[in-house]
Amino acid sequence: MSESDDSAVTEPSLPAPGEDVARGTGVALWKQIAERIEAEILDGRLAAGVRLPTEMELSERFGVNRHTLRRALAELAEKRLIEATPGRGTFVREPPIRYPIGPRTRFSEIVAREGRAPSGRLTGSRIEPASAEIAAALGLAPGTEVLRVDIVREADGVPLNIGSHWYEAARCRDLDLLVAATGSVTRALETLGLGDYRRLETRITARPADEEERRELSLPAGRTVLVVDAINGDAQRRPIQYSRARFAADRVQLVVKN
Amino acid sequence: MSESDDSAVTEPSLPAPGEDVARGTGVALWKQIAERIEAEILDGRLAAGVRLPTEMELSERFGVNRHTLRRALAELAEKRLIEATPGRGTFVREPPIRYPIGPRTRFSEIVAREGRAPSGRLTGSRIEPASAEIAAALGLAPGTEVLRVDIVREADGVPLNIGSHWYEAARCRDLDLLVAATGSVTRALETLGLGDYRRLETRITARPADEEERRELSLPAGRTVLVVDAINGDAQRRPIQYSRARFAADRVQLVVKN
DNA sequence: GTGCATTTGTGCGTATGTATA
DNA sequence: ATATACATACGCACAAATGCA
Repeated sequence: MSESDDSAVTEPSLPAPGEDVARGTGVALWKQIAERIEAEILDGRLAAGVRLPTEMELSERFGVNRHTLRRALAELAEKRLIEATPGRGTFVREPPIRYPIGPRTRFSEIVAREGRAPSGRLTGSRIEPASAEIAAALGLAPGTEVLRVDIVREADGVPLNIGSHWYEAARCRDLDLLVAATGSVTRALETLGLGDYRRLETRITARPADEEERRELSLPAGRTVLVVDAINGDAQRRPIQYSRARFAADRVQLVVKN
Repeated sequence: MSESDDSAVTEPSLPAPGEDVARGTGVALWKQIAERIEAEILDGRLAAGVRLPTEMELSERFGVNRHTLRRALAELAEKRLIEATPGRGTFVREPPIRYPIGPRTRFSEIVAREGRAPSGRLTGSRIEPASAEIAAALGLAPGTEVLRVDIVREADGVPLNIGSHWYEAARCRDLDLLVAATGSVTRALETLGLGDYRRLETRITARPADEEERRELSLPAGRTVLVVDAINGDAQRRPIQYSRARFAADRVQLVVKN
């Protein structure tokens, strides 16, 4: 949610007052309005984060009843182009970051390529016994000691995902310290000579965000997280890392090229 | 939700009455209980769909307070192994279907390979003008006529996803009738000589299910859908179909092999 | 529909052990 | 050694959702 406050709409574009909409054309008024606003959002005349004029003001400018205007806004909200909050107003949504899933999936590279500034902060790390799931993925005996590293990763300061990474403890001495120092799992692994890992398999599910996830990702209640589990391996495709990233679902779009 | 009714727990296994839990061992009681039930679920002694005994009964059998037992159940619910509904009881969850995303992604093949019976029913079809998004994906001018086909697809009778498919209308005469007749988009396309389509790109997002989706997928309120948009092309990688599938998120796990 | 029993969900109060400052 | 905080465990009570007569 970019806080654009007042700076938002200096030149609101949209309809000049009195510039009405075409009646009796067989196209519903709400649809004409929705298409008109959608066009302005898509070609950037209405930038992401901008606050739209109030429903009252818009309905007057388009010369329709507020109900009619709300039908148009509902259409745009359905398409995830705008987002309304009672008491605050209606805002143009940030477009989701396209996040490619491929053999070389690197958070910072992906975010940078989208023109955003990647960052990350360590939220915890510890040694724990491998769960059945993680042991199976890494080809270890269940209960083997694994190092777990948790980080929150952000783009332009807004949290994008919570990442948990599990490594066979024996292979990764002091990885956690390196991650803390560099803020990047990628760089820390490079230092340990494991920089050339590649994505072997990705598993994707989704569910409502729990309380911790809402807090870490600053999500309002009812939002959903994309749970992306990944097995990463070395050059010989031997698994060396299992990771679980929980993305704020409305801030990303996972892309698979085939 | 498989309706297992009474046939469920003939031999409930779990703890025999009086068989208590180890106190004062440094391992929390709830953790011992959770691990014990998890083991029974994982090795199949507690089958998917089975209803667990009530919390009162379980707490008595384990010899702990109901709160303590509930802490154990919460752990298992967090791991998505069980699911509780007020008034109904607590059930062992069906494991999600692994749904591979690849160049040859076919619903019926995938479901059949998971040992389930695939089926589908047409819910609507019509000609409509291409939206900006669909036109861009198919390489058409916006507003070009496209054929839209909507189907609900199920595995063993439980709905898995709602699929909408858009085809350039000119290339697909009477495709809708064929889909209605065969119940399979794949087969209908084969009849038209377009059976060899392949997945070019897949885009994945997630959000709470809306009312229509909850109805079509028989989901309770608050559940989430995985929205999987795909561009499918012919042998020359020319786009011929755009599709949007909305999956019941807790019934599938999308898998990407790299 | 109405009422009732069953079952899960939630809140409050209390006590105890354990780790930390 | 003392104080504080936290997780664990128990007891009682009631709310909310479901299913059934």
